[in-house]
Amino acid sequence: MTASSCEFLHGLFIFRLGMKTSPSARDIEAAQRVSLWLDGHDAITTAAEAKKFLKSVSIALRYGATEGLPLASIYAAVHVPRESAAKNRETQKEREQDRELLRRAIELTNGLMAYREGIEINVIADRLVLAHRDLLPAIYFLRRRGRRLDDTANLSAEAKRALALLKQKLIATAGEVRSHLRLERGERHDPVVEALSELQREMLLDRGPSDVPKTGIPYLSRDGYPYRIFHEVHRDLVAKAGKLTVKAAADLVIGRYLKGAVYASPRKLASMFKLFLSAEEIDESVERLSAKKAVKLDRVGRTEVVVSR
DNA sequence: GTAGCGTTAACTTCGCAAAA
DNA sequence: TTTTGCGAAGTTAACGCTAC
Repeated sequence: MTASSCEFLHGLFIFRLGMKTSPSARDIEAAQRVSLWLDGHDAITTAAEAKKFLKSVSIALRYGATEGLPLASIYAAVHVPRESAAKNRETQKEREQDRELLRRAIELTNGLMAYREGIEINVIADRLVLAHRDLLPAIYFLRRRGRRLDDTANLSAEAKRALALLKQKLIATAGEVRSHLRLERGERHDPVVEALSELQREMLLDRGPSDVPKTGIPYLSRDGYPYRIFHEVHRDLVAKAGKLTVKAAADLVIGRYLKGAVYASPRKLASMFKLFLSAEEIDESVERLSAKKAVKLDRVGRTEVVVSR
């Protein structure tokens, strides 16, 4: 499909959604998949295309898309699904192709992170996502809510120790943190991974781009993933966050997300953004966006949804 | 031979809320 | 009251290579 035919298709869907009658579930789901680049686009192959993709969807899963989670996915954007495809009937060649595409997705992701076009975060939908730099100050502001950077009262003991180490070293991998803090992995859980995830969730740590092995599993970097102090790496974005209000930040996040996703139920919005927005704040944001005619409330079948206009 | 590297998909179970 | 759908939480297997 060419770029122009894709834009035409997207425009057609948006036109249909603008009709007075409520959209059918099939129409609106198809519009969402096109808008999230899950359908109707050529596979992205270059850094420029990856940049355009992230700008257009604002938030993208680092890895595969999941049924029921209305988010774009970098892996899906580089990977046009095959027609055949029962997982257990894949050929060796198809498996190799898939691995190559995963490698390309990770390389493009690393490029976006290296140029700080996208920042990896783990505060949306319980998944690792890349947020576009335009959206990052709002997410940072809503997640931190003015807490001081030295306010570690709510952190676990392991996270406090890991943060202290990172402040000293400025950059470290999970393996380095493990050996410095002498925290052994348990059979069921890894205290270092948990502590680093906790710090990333608090937006105190940033995980940067890593090398992609030429052979083997692309996301298993030989040298580990580099963890850095968030506000040191992203000083400009943190400064921008300081100038926001809750209302402005919430409207930016909800508005930009819906522009990419076309629609979502309030319940889904609350579930995806629960780490930095309450259900009430989301409702209020939807009201404001609705008053500005940026979104409208509608129904798809029995479900109430917020639709981007 | 084994641990370490990082993450996902798939699955199960349970609970809750909305609609019929 | 029952049915249905959704979300949350937890578990497990899988992946390929390297260093010890």
